[in-house]
Amino acid sequence: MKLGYPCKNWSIDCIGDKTFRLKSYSEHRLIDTIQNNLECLKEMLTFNVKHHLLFFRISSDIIPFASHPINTFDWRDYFLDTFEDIGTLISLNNIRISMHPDQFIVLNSPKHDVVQRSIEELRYHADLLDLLQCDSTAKIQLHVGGIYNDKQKSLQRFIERYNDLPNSIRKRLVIENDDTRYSVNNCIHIFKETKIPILLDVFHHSLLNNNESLEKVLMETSRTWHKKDGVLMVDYSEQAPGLRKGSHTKSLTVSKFKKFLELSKPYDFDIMLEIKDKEQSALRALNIVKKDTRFQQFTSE
DNA sequence: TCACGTCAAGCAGAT
DNA sequence: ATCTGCTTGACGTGA
Repeated sequence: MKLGYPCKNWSIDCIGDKTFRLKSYSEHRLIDTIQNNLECLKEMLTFNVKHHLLFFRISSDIIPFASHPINTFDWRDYFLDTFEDIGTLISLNNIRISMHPDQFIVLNSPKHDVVQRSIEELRYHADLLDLLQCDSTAKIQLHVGGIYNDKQKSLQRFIERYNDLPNSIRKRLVIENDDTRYSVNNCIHIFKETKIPILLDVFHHSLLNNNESLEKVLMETSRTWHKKDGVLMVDYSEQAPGLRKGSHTKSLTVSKFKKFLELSKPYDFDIMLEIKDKEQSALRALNIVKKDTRFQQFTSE
């Protein structure tokens, strides 16, 4: 069991997902920004290793306009050494990596151009993880997509599109249950047709489910991850008090988190804490996870 | 220095 | 019809 937080660290004086407007695009600006982002990524990973936070989500913004036609710069080659350097840090410390392409990436859209752009963006994500020389346990997590007034057809479209993807993307892609459209059950249906691993978002599951217990979905989703995929990835968040349903909380509630660890006892997985204060909550959670036998097993390896 | 309109991209529920 | 959230505010013009 490893623990982590997504994309950003507020404790260190370094922003790893800087970007800029399309209007101010220049190759110089691009190189500067990527340089900064990669330096910050390394700093965040170093911080994480020091604090035993060995699961990290790399921001999709690390390479601005990565799949946009305006970007014809060969950043893959230009930053090859830096990628290798960070990759070494990742592999030496056995850091688990994930990425989460944003909401514009929709594989099951009926619009051809949306799908094409989505595939290009997924290609960028896969390339980046390849350049960092991450093994196949580093994953790209995606939601199933839209409903388009016909859920069955839309599920089917996802399956077909997934099966047509190049292997470089397929080996890293996993699907995540969301809070309004596709539940764990729907993801299982896709798994049966594609063998794509399912990342369990426990907060989303609490908002959209078919009355399955947490234990049941932990069991079902765990089984979709094979040795080459690593252990199940879990996204963990809590409802923000007072805000609308689905809003992520600012800070971890220790008692709720303890309860989750207790309920999930029979299963091993890596936890991504989607909590707004990032590493602060992750460090608090770590104090709890450290006492867990699943975590002990990992550190004694 | 700061306020605030806007930002590559999709979708659906809420208002 | 328009706004908001998503994983999340940051960019950048204008005063």
